[in-house]
Amino acid sequence: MNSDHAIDCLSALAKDHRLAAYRLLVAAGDGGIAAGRLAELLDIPASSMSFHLTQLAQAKLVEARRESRSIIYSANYATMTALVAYLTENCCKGGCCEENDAPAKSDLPSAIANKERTAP
Amino acid sequence: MNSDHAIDCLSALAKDHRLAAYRLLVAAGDGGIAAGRLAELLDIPASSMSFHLTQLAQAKLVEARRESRSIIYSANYATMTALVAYLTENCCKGGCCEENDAPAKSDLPSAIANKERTAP
DNA sequence: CCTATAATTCGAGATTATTAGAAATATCGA
DNA sequence: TCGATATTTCTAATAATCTCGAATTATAGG
Repeated sequence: MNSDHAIDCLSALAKDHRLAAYRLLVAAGDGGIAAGRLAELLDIPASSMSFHLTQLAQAKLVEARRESRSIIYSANYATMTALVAYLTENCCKGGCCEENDAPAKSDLPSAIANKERTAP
Repeated sequence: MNSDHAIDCLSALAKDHRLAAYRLLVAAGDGGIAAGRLAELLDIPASSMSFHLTQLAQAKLVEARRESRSIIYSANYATMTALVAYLTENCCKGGCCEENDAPAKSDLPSAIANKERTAP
C-alpha cells in the first residue's frame, strides 16, 4: 500500500453510507450482500448505492461477483489489512501501537522530508 | 471511538496534503512542527495549511500549542491508536488481521443490522 | 507605542462529491 | 421473444470541500 492507495481507501470509508455498507459486508462475511439489498438496508436509491459501491470497489475494499440477476458484493479483507498496516507503520512511528519492528520504507518524498530551512 | 469520530478521522486523513502533514508530524515526534514550517515543507499558503490543520485538530489527530509567536502542532497518537482499533474491531470481523478476541460492541443501528427482507 | 513576525479567520471563487431520476444493460423464466 | 427483475450508466442539479489573498489577532523586541 502506498499513500495514493491509502488515500483512496480512507476516502472510500470516510462517508457514513459507505462505512456502514462496508461494515455490513464485513458482518456478512464471504457470502456477501446483493447491491439492491444493501440499498434497501441503507434506505437509499439503487443508483446512489451503485455510486458508493463503485468507490469502495475502486479502492479494492470490496469485490463484486454476479450471481444470476444480482451482483453480490463482499469485503476484501486483504485491503483492510494493508490499510491498517499502512497506518500502523507510517502514522504511528514510535508513538502509538504497541510494537514497531517494521521500519516501513517511507514514501514521503525526500525533497519534502529532508528540505532545509531557508533561514536557520 | 464511534463511527462518527472514525469518519472525522478518515476524512481528515483522506487528502494528500493532510496525510503528508500528519506523517511529517509523526516523524517529528513530540517536538512537533510549527504551522508555518509545515506550510513551507508542503509548499502551500499559510491560510491553506491552517485550514488543513484545523481539520486534523477537529478529528483530534493533532494537537496545537503556542510557543512564543509560533503554533506548534504535534501528532496525537492516542487517536490514531483508537482509529486503528476501530478499523480492526469493526471492519475486520473474522476476515483480516490475525486475532479478533475483542467482541467490539457494534454501533450499527439494529434497525439496519437486523432489518428483515420485505419479500423473502 | 511601533514594527515585524506567525497564525488564523473571512470571503469569494474553483473544484470535487453526492444525490437521484431516467435510460440502458443483463439475466431469468414463461 | 416478452416481461419482470437487478443493476449500472448517464445526466444534471445540489452540496460540500478546497484554495488563497486580504484582513485580523497575538506575540516579541526595540
